[in-house]
Amino acid sequence: MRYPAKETAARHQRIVTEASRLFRQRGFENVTVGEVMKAAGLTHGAFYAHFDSKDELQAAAVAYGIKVSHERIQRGNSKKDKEAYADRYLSRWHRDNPGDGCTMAALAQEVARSTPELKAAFERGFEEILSEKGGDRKEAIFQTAALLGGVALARAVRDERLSEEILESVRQRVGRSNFQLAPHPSQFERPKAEVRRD
Amino acid sequence: MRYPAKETAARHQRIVTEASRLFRQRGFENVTVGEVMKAAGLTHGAFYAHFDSKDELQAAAVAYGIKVSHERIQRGNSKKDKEAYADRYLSRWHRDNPGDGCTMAALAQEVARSTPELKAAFERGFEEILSEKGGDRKEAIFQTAALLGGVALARAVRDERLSEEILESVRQRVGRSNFQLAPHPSQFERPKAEVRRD
DNA sequence: TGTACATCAGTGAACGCGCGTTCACTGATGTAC
DNA sequence: TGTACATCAGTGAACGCGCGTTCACTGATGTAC
Repeated sequence: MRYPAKETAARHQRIVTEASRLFRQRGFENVTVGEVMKAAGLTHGAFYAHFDSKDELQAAAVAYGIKVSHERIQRGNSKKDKEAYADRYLSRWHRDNPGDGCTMAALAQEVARSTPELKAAFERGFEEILSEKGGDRKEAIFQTAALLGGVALARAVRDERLSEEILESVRQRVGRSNFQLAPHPSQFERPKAEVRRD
Repeated sequence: MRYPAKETAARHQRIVTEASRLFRQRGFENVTVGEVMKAAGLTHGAFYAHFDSKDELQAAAVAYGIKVSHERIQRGNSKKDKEAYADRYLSRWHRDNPGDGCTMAALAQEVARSTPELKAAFERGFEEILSEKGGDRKEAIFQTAALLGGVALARAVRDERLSEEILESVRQRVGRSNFQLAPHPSQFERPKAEVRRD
């Protein structure tokens, strides 16, 4: 049957939103088109009324995800307060919730191996964040790299103590003008982690 | 037929070596068991005489790869010269040759989504590098995160100029005691990149 | 305003391909006697 | 030292499953008249 244009657009956005979340959680390769559609409340066959291919969905999910995930981490935080941003980014909560976390921290390496189109989408999102951060551009790039690397490392390691040591080590050098040690309370902790740690 | 134990051990090592290289280049999911065996000069059926599963090969490849790839970047470099190490790590050559580059810069995010066994292998390799680096442990962790993040970002972006700007931005702040700007010649450039850029 | 009809986002079965894994078989090596 | 035989890393065909994608079909919406 034919559906109202408004509802269709809403569903299209839901597909992108859910894909973006699932891809961050499990990577492009480990999420099927069927799973994305189910998460969006549809059956897999309808997918091709919205996208030409899974590749195209990946690009849409990355373009959308980078911007939105950055805003979610930023939310409620003063734009100028880089220190607090780094503390949030390097929190245990962020480490354990990639689905709600930074897209670059979850998918940069997979994007690196993918198509030029996907890299272009990644790049646009990255540039947008840079211009939003303002200030010294090279400093912002460096900070992004250090934060991304810190969270990726903290997630890739099995031992909880080492994982926290990684977060702590990066926290101490980023967002504090690079010469000052830190007390950082990390008030940015929420319950119910989506990732099981052992 | 039965083969001499020595040759068998050599072939086993070749499987791990080739797997390690291929996984860095294209990720775990995009490399088939058959491709690995072909690269090692064998047919796919023999794989299960060496490993129980692809998962097991991944762990072996990561354990071997982290140590060896770090040594390759370090090679010919004074162990104390962190500045030169950072310059090498953040070179265009390293960005364009993941197969011969750092395992963590290529696979950390995929490991993060994988099994506890794989994380444990990653962790052992990481700890080994840390103890080899010596000096301030937290500083070494921070440096690893920043370098890894820098290369991952530089690879995930399409525009060559932006990619170099990323490498440059991280180079300026890492390995130089964090307060000094840098001329850095980056003498570590070699011909023939394995990755096509457009 | 009412009626006929084209549209097109849905559904769910089916297709085809690739991949991890299994299996029957081979035959040089290494060991038992 | 020679002979019989167990071993086991190889080969290559085959299996089974999952996934991206296609397709015939549906029926409420929106448009033409």
